Amino acid sequence: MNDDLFGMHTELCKTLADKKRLKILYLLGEGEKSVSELAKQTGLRQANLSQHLAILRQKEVIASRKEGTAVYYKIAFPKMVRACNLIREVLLEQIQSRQKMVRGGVK
Amino acid sequence: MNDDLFGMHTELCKTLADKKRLKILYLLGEGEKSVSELAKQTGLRQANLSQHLAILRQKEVIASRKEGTAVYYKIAFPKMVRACNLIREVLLEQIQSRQKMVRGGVK
DNA sequence: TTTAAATATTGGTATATTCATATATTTGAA
DNA sequence: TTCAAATATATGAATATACCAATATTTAAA
Repeated sequence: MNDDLFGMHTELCKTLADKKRLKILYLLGEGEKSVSELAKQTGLRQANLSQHLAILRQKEVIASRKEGTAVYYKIAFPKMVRACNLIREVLLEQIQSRQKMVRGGVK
Repeated sequence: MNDDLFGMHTELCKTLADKKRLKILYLLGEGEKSVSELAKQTGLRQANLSQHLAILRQKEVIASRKEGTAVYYKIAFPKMVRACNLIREVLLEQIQSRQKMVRGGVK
């Protein structure tokens, strides 16, 4: 649908822009896990989890491997987790700077 | 609305998950710019640009400064641009790995 | 071969997001 | 003061996204 880099970049960002998918990403950051492990750890309904995994898989954020009746997922590009961590650091910086504003009585 | 870290993290990610906002972010990565400069460089309609700037400002991704009738915007936390760059690097890795798959005739 | 377990997909609905048009606000100049 | 320029905001319509319930698929075991 989008063959320009900016469009693809946006699509990749959209993949991260969901609370449940972020959670899944961080869980897989701990290592490869099966869908049922993820189901337990996220508390998501089976179908919903599968839907989010499909989105992450389509955007090649995660990769799957089948073993018997189970499917194992893992992070496809570790750099993606690092990007998420950077964003989280920004969040923490924002929170810190807000606290400073309050303590310092700025504006 | 969201006071949990994961929720705030998601909200911050959502801010990046739009083509026009990403473009704005990268333009501001070059340095502080006025709204009219951004209007020229993005080609967006005035109102729409203002809407996107408002979203970026509310999420504290950019910061504004008023000078006469003009408003100047700049990146609030440079780390955010670095995060975007990492995501872009992932995108490039994905494209590369797809090319290898084709050349190598893998699956 | 059926059956059950694990996972994926489909279709419909509810919610969220984006964009445009129109209007409001602010500020400097005439 | 009025006026015009620059920017922001409100409202509604179109589109996209997420979720659920139901169903399909795959695989191993009975």
